[in-house]
Amino acid sequence: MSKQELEVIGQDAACCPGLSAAPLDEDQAADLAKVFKALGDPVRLRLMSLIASRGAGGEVCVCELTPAFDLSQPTISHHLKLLRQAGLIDCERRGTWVYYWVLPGVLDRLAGFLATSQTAGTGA
Amino acid sequence: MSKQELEVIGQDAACCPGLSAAPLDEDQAADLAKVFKALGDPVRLRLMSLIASRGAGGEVCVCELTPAFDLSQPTISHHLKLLRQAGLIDCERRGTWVYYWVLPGVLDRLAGFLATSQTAGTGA
DNA sequence: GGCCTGCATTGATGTCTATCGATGTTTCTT
DNA sequence: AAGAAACATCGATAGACATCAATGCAGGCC
Repeated sequence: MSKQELEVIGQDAACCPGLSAAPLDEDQAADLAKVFKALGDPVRLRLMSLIASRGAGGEVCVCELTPAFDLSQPTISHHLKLLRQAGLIDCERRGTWVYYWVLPGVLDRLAGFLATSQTAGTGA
Repeated sequence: MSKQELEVIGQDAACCPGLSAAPLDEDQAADLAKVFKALGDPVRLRLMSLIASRGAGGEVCVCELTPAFDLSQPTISHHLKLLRQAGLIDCERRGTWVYYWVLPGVLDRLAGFLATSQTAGTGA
């Protein structure tokens, strides 16, 4: 699987001070907007939810995701690719099937970025 | 000012169980996607940041927002409208000027929706 | 090898969206 | 009332995006 994810909400570096902390500069805004744009589609949001509801370390086979939508298989594959490029999920092929999972900590870091009280650590 | 905001991340009703709690149904996903889509643009994200960094109850005049971008005044007005329709901000005219503010609790509720640990109450 | 299954990629198409100039609306000032 | 200033709305346009059918590719099975 290709390696072309963002590192915005990336790892530990905390991406940025938080939406309410200080005005974002153009670069920060551009990077973060990609992540929110990825979540800004009903299909992708449901995909994220389907994957994330498996819990930390949980995985979902594409063969379980595709039939959950009234959409063609290429379309689902396209949305999964966008979520992956946004740095939200990753995948691995095992035999015939491909499994997706939510990159650890990403959602909590995003939440910390949005929260006004700024109390979101690394999440561990 | 017109009243056409969403009520997704609305008030107290907590919108939904959380992204990782259970798979979202189509309606929840459609409503929430509108909010994330509103944040999925660099200009709107910077606008939100400019407004939100004023703190709770803080306001910003459009006349301060527009010159912060290399964009025409109608374009900024358009983005502000989208943010308002997404239920993220509201505005009020006072004299010649129009002031925008972040709707109270919206960002924290969004953060609570994204967080995997689910520890975001009503905020207040 | 040959075939089938699961998923990704490609190419095409209709729809949405970001942006602008022009114009309308509201308010203040004189 | 007339003019100016601050925003919003309108109409047009170029670029982006969601979607599909067709095809490609990898892995399991006979």
